[in-house]
Amino acid sequence: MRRMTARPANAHQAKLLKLLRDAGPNSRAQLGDQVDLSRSKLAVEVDRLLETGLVVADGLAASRGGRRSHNVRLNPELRFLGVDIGATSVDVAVTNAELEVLGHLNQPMDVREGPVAVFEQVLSMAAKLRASGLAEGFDGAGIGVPGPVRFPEGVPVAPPIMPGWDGFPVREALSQELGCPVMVDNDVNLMAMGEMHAGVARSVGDFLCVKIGTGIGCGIVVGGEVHRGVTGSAGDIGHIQAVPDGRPCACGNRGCLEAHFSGAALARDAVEAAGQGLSEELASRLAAHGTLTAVDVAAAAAAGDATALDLIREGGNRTGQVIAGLVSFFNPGLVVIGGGVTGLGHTLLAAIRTQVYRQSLPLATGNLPIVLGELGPNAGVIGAGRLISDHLFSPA
Amino acid sequence: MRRMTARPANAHQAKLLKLLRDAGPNSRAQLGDQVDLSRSKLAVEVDRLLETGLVVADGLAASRGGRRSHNVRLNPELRFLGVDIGATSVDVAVTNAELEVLGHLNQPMDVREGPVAVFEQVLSMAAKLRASGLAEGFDGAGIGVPGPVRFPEGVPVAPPIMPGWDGFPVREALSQELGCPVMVDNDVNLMAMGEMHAGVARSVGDFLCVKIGTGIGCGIVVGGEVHRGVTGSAGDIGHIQAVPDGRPCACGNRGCLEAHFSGAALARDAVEAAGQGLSEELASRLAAHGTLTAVDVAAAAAAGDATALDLIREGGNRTGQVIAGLVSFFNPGLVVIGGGVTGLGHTLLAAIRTQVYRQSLPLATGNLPIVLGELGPNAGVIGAGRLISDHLFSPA
DNA sequence: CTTCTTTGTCCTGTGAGTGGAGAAAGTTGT
DNA sequence: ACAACTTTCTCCACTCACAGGACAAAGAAG
Repeated sequence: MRRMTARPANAHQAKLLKLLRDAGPNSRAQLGDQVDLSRSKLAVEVDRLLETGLVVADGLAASRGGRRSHNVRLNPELRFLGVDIGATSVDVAVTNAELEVLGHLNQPMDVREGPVAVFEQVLSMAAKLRASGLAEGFDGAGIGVPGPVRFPEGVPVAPPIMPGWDGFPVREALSQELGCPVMVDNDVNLMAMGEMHAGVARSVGDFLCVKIGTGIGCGIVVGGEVHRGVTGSAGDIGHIQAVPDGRPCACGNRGCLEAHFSGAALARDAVEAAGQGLSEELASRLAAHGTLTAVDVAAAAAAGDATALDLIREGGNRTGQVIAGLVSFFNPGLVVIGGGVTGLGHTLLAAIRTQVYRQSLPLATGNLPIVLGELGPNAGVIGAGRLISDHLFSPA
Repeated sequence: MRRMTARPANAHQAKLLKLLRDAGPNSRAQLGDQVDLSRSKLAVEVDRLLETGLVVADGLAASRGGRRSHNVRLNPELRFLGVDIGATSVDVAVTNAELEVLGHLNQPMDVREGPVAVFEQVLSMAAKLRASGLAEGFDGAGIGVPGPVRFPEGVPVAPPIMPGWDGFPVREALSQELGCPVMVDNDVNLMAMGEMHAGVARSVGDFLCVKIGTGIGCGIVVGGEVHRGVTGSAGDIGHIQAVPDGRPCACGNRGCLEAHFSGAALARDAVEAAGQGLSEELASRLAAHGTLTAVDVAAAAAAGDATALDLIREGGNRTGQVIAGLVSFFNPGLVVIGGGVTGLGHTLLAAIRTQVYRQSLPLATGNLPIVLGELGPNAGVIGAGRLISDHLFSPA
């Protein structure tokens, strides 16, 4: 099959495409209600989109008391590839143009192996998805990496946890390999876009999305747009000081949030607690696996282990303190907590909420939901699809 | 004189008006270079603006190698009133449409006296400026208040330091008194807009503007627009925890930044230090005035008093720590320090810089200027003019 | 005084977009 | 079964924004 290459010719078409992406199949009449165009003009633009192949007819809708409408929808054969590179694993998924996940693979991987090795794995996963019949090719790809990105060029810059990637032309390389347009962003930003598109942050314009995984980051959405900062490092809250003269951090400072709470820190603490004989639960798990991860702590906590619960609570308190500061500063309409540690669930959430509601001003917290992300591992790849579709569905 | 009431009829006219405001008198040819319109269309729109009276002819410009151009400029008789209400004083100024300050008054005042008393004073100051011949009336007014504002309505909400103002319809009341359109905003946001318009932040899209006066606040500018947050309390950084289990704060928590460093806290510390005999300089000033303010500390520091310098340095360190967190989070292109304590000058600035450059990631600080505001007391009133002119120079 | 440059005006053609008429395709009531 | 009303979609004529070129005005340079 030949891949689609057309792009919207003007702002109207771009708006229509995004509408069809976000709201699914629609009739011309329904579209007209949402784009502020006369019916005639709208019909012309829809017809042109049909000509390009980006949009196809989708049969008749049920009557609403009169003539039945002819639905149109985004071409169901369009395929986007979403790639979410984490510190210790990769997610690769295929979506259609409405960003529904058609297939999803996850594999462990160490990002420190460098871009060449990682790309080899990503491409083989993508090939596997293609081979399973989900896609014959890709019309675009979005990719998230766990570090700052110079967004316009799609190049990681000075990423602390993935040194080999500094300056590697991710966008260009992947675009060449896949033969389609590619956009690159920070993984946390993609999670925020995912939750905005299809998760808890639907219809929220200004929100924060805190991702607690191997590290800690925060996606910042202002007026529906991701704020990336002047050097692409906005949201890098892992190295905000949470504990004066606290633990030494890999960054060279002391007391960074990430040194006190993150997937990595939590695992370290758990091993230590097990070694000190504070928790039989953790000790037995350590003996069984030879090591501990955040998943073990979550399981121990679920089993009622007091030490595990304490570790989670203390981490949540630290994180909550930092988030409280961000809430005072940014005054968001929603705070989403996501990432690998969401398995820690409501113990974590309760600790964070307590700190934020206690420390931030009532005006900022009065009507502020603090919730877990609802997309789990899909958030990143859906966000990736959103990223590339935002790009492709803009006038060339 | 009859006041102007016209508004731009379309986006082109709005853009032209803002261009003339920001760049001063201009010829049609120069305008054409900046607005991406054909010469004919541009001439039409300029002519229409001339008809409204918002814009007037301004003679011939020098030749640039050919026919001399006919300059146009904003009507020089337009007058904006800028009002900056602080905790302990009011600034009232008159500007022309190019936001040049034509006259400026400052008077001590206690905002806690409530809106009625304060407005009486503001109106008498405005009357004085009118009486001195600077204006025959006002075409618009901007007003800043030291607390959160529900921006669309122009109403303060839950302002901690000005309880009597909660819900008072500032915009409506002032508009009725002055007989012209009024816009209301937080004073810190106005300072940010002022520095953006005519100060150190010219041509910077994303920056933070930290105002340290009686309290501490932070203006947040994203893509040239002020970010106010969902409830208008964005930038309220005075109650971010700077010292765990630190001093009690009026807000009920402990260790808030504002409790440890602000005009008020600094004065308190200075009195205490003088009482403990730590500084002869401060003690003699205390004896002379009966009280101390940030100005006294600044003077003592300038005279080399070690205690005063220590107070400033410690406050700067606290502030710098908080700003470091905000820099990591927001990744701005510039940080402006302003407000009453800028008199503390480079001692303060050095302390802040040290903390930020040490604690934030190199990628975020690598090319980050941290500078004092350059407009001083004019920042707020110029920002107020910018606010109302942005409003009036938008299509109705 | 000629030639070149810049500025500003006039005029016409083009294409985007609106709004209404009317056809097509339904539903509901009698 | 037929009339009356709704909703959807198409077609067409008209308006208006805008571009782009021709041209006039005004000055500089030789």
